[in-house]
Amino acid sequence: MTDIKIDIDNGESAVMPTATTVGEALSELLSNKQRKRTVAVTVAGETLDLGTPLNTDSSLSLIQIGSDESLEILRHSTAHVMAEAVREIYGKDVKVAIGPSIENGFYYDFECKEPFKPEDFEKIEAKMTEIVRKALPFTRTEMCSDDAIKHFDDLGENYKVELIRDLGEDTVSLYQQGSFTDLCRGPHLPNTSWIKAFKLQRVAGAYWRGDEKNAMLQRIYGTAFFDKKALRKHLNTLEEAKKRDHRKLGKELQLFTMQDEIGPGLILWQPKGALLRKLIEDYWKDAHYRNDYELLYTPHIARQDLWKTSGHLDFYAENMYSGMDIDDVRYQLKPMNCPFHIGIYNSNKRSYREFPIRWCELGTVYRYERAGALHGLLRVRGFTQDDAHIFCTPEQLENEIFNILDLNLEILKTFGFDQYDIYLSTRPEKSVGTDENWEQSTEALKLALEKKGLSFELDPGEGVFYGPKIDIKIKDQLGRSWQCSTIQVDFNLPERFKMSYTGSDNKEHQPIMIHRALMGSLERFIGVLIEHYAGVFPLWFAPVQARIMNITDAQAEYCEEVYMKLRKAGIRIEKDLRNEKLNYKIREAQMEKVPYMLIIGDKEKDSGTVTVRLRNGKNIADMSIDDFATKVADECLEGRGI
RNA sequence: GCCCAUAUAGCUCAGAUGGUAGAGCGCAUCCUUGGUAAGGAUGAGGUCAACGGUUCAAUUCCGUUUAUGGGCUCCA
Repeated sequence: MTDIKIDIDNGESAVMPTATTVGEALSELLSNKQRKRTVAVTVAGETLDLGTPLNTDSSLSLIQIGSDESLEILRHSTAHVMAEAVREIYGKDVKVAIGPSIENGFYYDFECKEPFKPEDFEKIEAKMTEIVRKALPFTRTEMCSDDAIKHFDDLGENYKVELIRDLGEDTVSLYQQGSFTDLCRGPHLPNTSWIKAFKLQRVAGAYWRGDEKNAMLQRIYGTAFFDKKALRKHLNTLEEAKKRDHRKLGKELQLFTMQDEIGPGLILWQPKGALLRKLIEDYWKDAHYRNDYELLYTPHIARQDLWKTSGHLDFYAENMYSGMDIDDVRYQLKPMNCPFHIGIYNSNKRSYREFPIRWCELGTVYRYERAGALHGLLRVRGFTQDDAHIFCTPEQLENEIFNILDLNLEILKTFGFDQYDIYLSTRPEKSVGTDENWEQSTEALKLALEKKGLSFELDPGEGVFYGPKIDIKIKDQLGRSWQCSTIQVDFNLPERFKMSYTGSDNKEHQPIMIHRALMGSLERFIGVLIEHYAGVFPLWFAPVQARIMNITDAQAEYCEEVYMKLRKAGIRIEKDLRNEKLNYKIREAQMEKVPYMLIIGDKEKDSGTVTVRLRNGKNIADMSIDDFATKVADECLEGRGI
């Protein structure tokens, strides 16, 4: 038997016999403490569990508790334990389908006669705890596919059989712990006792392999951690997220509402929400003016012929509402603004000297969304995109993308988002446009991202059929991701609408068209903003900036005076002159998250000042009314990044 | 669209083996004039989501519809 050399990424190395397992090697090379933290290793890019024998010289990278990979392995193993528990409890009444780890947890899909109820969780969790306590090892075996198919077929596990058939491999790997064996690539924990903290969270229907033509399975979601504290922290974050839910806060703060009589997915903006939206729109228009855009307004409906020309009736019909007849001509609601902007483009003959043309519009569109997809402000049927279209020459493309990214990040930063994930999506299988077009534009997007110093992930084949795109997912204060910004190059519409410009060579050329939305839609963006700030909006776009409250009726007149003065100064001010105690008024304003409370008693009345109370409970000593107005105005400018 | 759950006062929620309902907050009126997170009293608010069925009787049981929530799928 020959020996092999094993080294690990902390510098230790040893020569050991062939077929030494990873775990044995680690026992040799690591301190007890380190070993107990090591969940698995990577060797030459492959993740191996501790039971894997090593047959050649190997360099091991440790996957230790605390890393994302370690959590993935833990959760995957916990999914297996849950499947074992479910099988133990329900026996042949359930079939197992598939159970991976996902962001923040894991799930396992089951086919069963009776859907699971949250009450069943206790039973399953108790069984899981039993399995964990037994410290059952996860053991891996390789089996030829035919044998594996027979094995699962005998058990009646037709989903596993289908998976193995589709894999089309000669051999597959199986993992067993206790009474449960699963088709699985691994890796897994050494044994079940490594699972220190887990919780089953909810049950939901899910199609087998995500295809709605397939059977509906029962999916149980759960999560797991290496210690109870981390689990508790995670559950707290979920609680916090619940408190920040924009649907809840939207109701409490009276920002928006939806009603059965009006229809699902249609938003009614209440006065405070409408004001919030107006402030955001004003900022947006201003930022676009500063960045050399021009503002457009376009109608909400157009002749059906327009949507034939644009191709929307061919490839977007299922998202469009049925038409209406006006004077015997068919019209349809717009699902997009682009054809209208193109109409304006085509209203004149264009020269390269006008380029780049940057046109923006807060364009309200209507799209059919499946009933089950609707969600608060985040997914609605009528919404306003912060849309813009840029028309330019191929040479200008990279610079225009750079400018868009610049404006995009500026706007996101102004609203308190400075963490994001960026994706560059390339040509899909079904697409229009020449190879040259695709290559040049994809390259331009890439160069612009690099020039801006932004790291991004490539999303191969995920572009839209008409061109490559950049998507930006912003991260909120709880670390959750939201897709808002999108920047897309379009080779399709310029062709369909026969757009052209006269170049310096006095010949006609087709312009490059860029679609982009930075906030995505005002509805979604405001929904995300509500959750990001938990309703505690920065002064510059808080719908109410200050509320005046008197201590007794004796100051009512002076309060009215202050109120009018500040209102005229442009401060978004309210007054609370009710016959209530100060405590009561403060509590109410605090719960409504009003940034400044102006408290007025005899003292202030006599000196012609106001006492300012902040949302954090602190006071600013008396200040004059003018000083307060200046302070608010200054803070707003600062907030808007001007 | 599909699976599961839910729908009671403006809001948050109780409620009865089937006999037309209650609390707190909010709202109105009155007392109270109180300096930094809820002073007190009285009162007005409900076709118990809609429609149909079973029943002497349905808010309660059954069915359908609508909406909402958790997911699948899709997306700004």
